[in-house]
Amino acid sequence: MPELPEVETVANGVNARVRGRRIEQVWTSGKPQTFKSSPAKIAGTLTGARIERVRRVGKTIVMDLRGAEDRPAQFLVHLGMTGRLLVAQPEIPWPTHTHAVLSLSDGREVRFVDPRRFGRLSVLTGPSGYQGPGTEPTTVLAEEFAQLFKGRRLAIKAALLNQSILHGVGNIYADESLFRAGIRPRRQAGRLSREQLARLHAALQEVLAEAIRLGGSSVSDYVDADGVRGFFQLQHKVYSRAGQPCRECAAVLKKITVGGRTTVYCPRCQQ
DNA sequence: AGGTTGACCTGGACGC
DNA sequence: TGCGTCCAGGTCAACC
Repeated sequence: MPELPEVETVANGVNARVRGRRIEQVWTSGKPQTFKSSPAKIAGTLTGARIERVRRVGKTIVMDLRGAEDRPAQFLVHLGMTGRLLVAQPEIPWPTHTHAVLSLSDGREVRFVDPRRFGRLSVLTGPSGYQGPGTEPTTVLAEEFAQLFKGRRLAIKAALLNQSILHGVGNIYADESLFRAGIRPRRQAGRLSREQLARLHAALQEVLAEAIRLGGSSVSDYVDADGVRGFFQLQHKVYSRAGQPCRECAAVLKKITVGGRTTVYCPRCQQ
C-alpha cells in the first residue's frame, strides 16, 4: 500500500495526534513474523516512554521516544503492503488483523493493523538513530541524484525501487515519475543522459510533493491516521491504467514486467 | 558485488 | 452463490 507520500501522510497525522503523550500500556498479537524485535522487547521499550515526535524515514515511520532516565529509543513501523497505523478512541472496536496497540496517557490508542502481514515492527535503543537504507528522494540535489545511478546496469525502474539507492519510492511513483520524465522503464540506469537524469530528478520530486499535498494515493485500502483516504490516485497518468489511452497523447498504455513488478508506460511519450 | 527471482500473506476482483 | 485463479502499494533471502 504505502510509498513515501502515504507514509509521510500517516506519520504527520499520527505525530499531530500523539506527540507529547506517554505510552502506558502495550498489547501485541501472537504473530511472530510482524515483530522484527521481540514483542517483549517492544513492549519493554515502549511502556512508560514519552512520544517526542513521529516522522518518516524512507518508507518507515519513526517514533522518537524518551524512556526512563531520559533514555532515547525509537519505535520503527514499516507498513509493508497493507499496514495501517491508526489513532482511535478505545471504545471503537479493534479491526481484524490488529497486531499491536499502544494505550496512551490521554486514553486514546495507537493501533497497528495489517491483514497481509508484510509490515514490520521493531525498536531501536542506543545513541544512533535510524537513518534508513538509502538516499532521501525529496531533498536530494540533482547532482547527487545523477551520481546514484552511475555504472548501474539494472533498469532505471528497478533502480528507483531499490531502497538502498533511494529510499521511499515504490511502484506507483516510479512509474509516474518515469512517465513525467519521458523515460522508458527498461532503460539501463547507468546509460541515461545527463539531461534525462535531470528530468527524472525534477519529475520525481514534483510527483512526490504533489502526492504528499493530496494525502497520498488510495488504491485499495490506504488510509491516514484518521482512516481518511488520499486523492493522488486521481492524478495517476500511467499506474494501473494499462490498455487505456495516454492522457497526453492518447496512445494505448503498455504493461510490462520490470524488476519483477508490473510496470505501465506510454510507448509514445516515453522513448 | 550487482542483479534477478520467488517466497512471504490475505483479500478483492473477475470468470465460469 | 460459489469456487478457482490471478493480482496487489514491499521486502528479503537465495540464487546466478
